[in-house]
Amino acid sequence: MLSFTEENYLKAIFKLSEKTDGPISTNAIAHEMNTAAASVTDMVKRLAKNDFILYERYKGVFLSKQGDIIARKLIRKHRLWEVFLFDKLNFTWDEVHDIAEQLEHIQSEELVDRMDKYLGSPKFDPHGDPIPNKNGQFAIREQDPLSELVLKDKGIIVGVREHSKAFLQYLEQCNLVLGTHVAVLEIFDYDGSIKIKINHKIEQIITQKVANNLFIIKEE
Amino acid sequence: MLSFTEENYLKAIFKLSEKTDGPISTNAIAHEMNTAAASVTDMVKRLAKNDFILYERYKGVFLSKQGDIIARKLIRKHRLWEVFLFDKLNFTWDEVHDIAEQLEHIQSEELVDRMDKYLGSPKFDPHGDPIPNKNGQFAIREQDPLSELVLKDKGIIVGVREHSKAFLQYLEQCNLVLGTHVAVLEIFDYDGSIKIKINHKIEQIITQKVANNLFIIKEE
DNA sequence: ACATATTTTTAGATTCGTCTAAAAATATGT
DNA sequence: ACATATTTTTAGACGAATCTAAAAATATGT
Repeated sequence: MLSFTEENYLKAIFKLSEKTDGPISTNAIAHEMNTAAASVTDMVKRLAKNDFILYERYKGVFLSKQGDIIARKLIRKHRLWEVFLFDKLNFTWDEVHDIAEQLEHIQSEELVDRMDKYLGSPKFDPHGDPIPNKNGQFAIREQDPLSELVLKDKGIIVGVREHSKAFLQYLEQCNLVLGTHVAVLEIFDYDGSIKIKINHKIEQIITQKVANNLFIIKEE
Repeated sequence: MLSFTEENYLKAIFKLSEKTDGPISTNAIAHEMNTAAASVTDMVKRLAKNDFILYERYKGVFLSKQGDIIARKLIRKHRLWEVFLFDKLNFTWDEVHDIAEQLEHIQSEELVDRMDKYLGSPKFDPHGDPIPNKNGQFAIREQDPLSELVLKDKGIIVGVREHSKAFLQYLEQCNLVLGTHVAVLEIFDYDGSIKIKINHKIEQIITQKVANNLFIIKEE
């Protein structure tokens, strides 16, 4: 059975693989995990020896089929626990991550299955990230960054790109939470900021950075 | 912060202290934790150095105030998680222990408090064991082993002394679960076995051993 | 009370996950 | 294309948690 640490390495490699084509570098993993590169070298050797990853010296690593399956299971567990914490225990979306980070390592297939059912088999977590199904497959949906909408476009906020506490707390304060309706009233060429109407009521200007980190499902 | 292992040692010492007066021996801990006595010696030195226990060479250990608080928190978490698994996810009472053994190490005071509230602040877990409150205090109630009841006594099963899977599964099969009504119909001097009426319907003979491991709240 | 048995500790080793510092390999810029 | 910068690996060390085997302390029985 894998240790917490080994699981976290696989998860980190999975995450990096989503953003990058080709092998994942030692340095990238070290950065993602806040460890020294030398520690990563040691660990990837172990993971490679046990066929969780494919590793070539000085080249980087890929997840093996086995490693990929484990990483997806971890993400499934993490996101299901986030839904539990958010839906059932009323934690805010900026609080759920740290606790889920611990809970994702609980070992029990049965627990995951029952949790999934108990929560109504959710397809997305409190940040709008897709929850892998039992086979590791992610749901996909048509969504665009708010920054790509044009004048008079409108829709519902369904996810965030950035997950920092600061960003999530900012959104909470502006009522820009999941499920919120937004309409583009004005786009300022000067700095890319956007005036939007929130839930058909309040008007507000948000920066391009904020807009780029909000995912919208267009309406009409 | 304490490691999982250190937490488990404190919990083991707490459990042993409940059954025994005086210091807890190295051997007793080793037996409880399925480790070598030498490992225990090493660990108790560390725990003593950090003031979680009081340790005297060749004498044994006591929990310190601090260690006692931590142990009670662990038990609180363990039993609350058991209630969650049993009440909300419909695990059976022989399945909940192993998963709760992992969940008890999740670090978040807030999570424990919310869980407690979510579950309706239960005072007893699915085996009838008391759940410490936020201050570490156990609820107490008048209960007797079924083996101490006399003819015509009756009452409700509220707990078990033994927690083995085999015993719990046996009880499940006989419908001798928590909340079941039992009445003593006959006591056989020969081997101490008892004929009982289960839920005013079925009559059954159970061994003295079984009777001794069932806790009853008397009725009338 | 002394020999024997038991318990506990010490000594020395192992594995995991980490580190720093130095060496080796690879990438880059003019 | 060569010097320089960057990345990666190796080497050596450390702390946590474990083990086995042997030594030391304590307990027990006749």
